[in-house]
Amino acid sequence: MPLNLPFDPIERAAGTWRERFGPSSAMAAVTSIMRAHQILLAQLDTLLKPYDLTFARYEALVLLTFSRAGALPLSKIGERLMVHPTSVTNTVDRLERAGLVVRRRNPNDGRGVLAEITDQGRDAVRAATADLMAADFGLGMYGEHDLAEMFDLLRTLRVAAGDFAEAPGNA
Amino acid sequence: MPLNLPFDPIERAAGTWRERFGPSSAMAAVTSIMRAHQILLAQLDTLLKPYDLTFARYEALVLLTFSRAGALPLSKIGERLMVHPTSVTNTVDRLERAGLVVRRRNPNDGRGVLAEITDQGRDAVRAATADLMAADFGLGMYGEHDLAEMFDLLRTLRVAAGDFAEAPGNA
DNA sequence: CCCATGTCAGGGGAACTGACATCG
DNA sequence: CCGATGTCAGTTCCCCTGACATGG
Repeated sequence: MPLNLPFDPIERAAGTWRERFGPSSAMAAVTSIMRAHQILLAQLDTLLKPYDLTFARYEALVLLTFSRAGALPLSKIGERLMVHPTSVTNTVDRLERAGLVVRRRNPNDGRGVLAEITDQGRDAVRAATADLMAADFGLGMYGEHDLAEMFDLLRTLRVAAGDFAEAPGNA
Repeated sequence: MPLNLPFDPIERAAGTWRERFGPSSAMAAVTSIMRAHQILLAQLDTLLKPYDLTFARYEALVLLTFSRAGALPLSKIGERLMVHPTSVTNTVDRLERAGLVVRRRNPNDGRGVLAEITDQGRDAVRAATADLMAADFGLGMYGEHDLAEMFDLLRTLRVAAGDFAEAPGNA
């Protein structure tokens, strides 16, 4: 699985890029993010496969366990996870088929639908979370400081993309 | 397109996570990378759409312009871009259908196939690259220092994943 | 014979567009 | 009537597995 090149392919591309086109730091950073995403997603999905979960479905399930009633309107799920409405429908479809959530009509809004986590869903989250934490989410090679730095750095991008209103980290 | 939440959804999830499960910095970092990937890919693919390119296809095309002969074995392309052989076949299929590359038999290896960039392909790379650089690859909100830091931080992950042998940055 | 190279068939997952019914 | 909520149909894309033909 590891390809073990004798050199860093991104660094090499960046070098050629610099000679050819000019500054390459943005290109190198973007490519690094793409690759990091690929590495992490592969690891996480492998960890989650025994539970018949993908990372996207896991995130939705966690979000439900965080809600007071264990249920949320699909619209809210899409908003929090920042995914398209049709993707939410699909995600909830899969979770429902696996018996981890059920759809209910929203008593407060006739248009809306609630996804409610089942006991089986809570069990799955518990077990999957234990596995993910044991694996440090695939980021065990970093210390606390680096993880915080990564979060802060990427936060700038998310703010610029308009994900949320800049509000000085009240963490 | 921007959803402009009144709070940072990842930060909020991290807070709840901490109360519920414990340390959340790895979870926050991983989620940030996932979101950053999504933001950047959407921006880049939008920029590349006029050229009938995706970022993956653009990367392959750039790699070809970087080679001396403007041609590389498919196996080499897969290795450098770190993608599966069948993905390379698919990528080259699309590029060939668009007239940006052609397949040729490898004179040095009867098994192998070369992808060779066409003049039209070189034109597309030139134009697309100009657009991407004008948009700073979607990372215009960062300075040189931050970009270098992001590259360095993510390099640790790539090394740990076995992408390449650790060799002190000879950049 | 073993291994590398590339292709094909097939499947899964995610994202998006457009259209639509429903209800506030 | 306008807008929000979900769903459905259909498309694209990327990734992977397995099987296979070809050639070193």
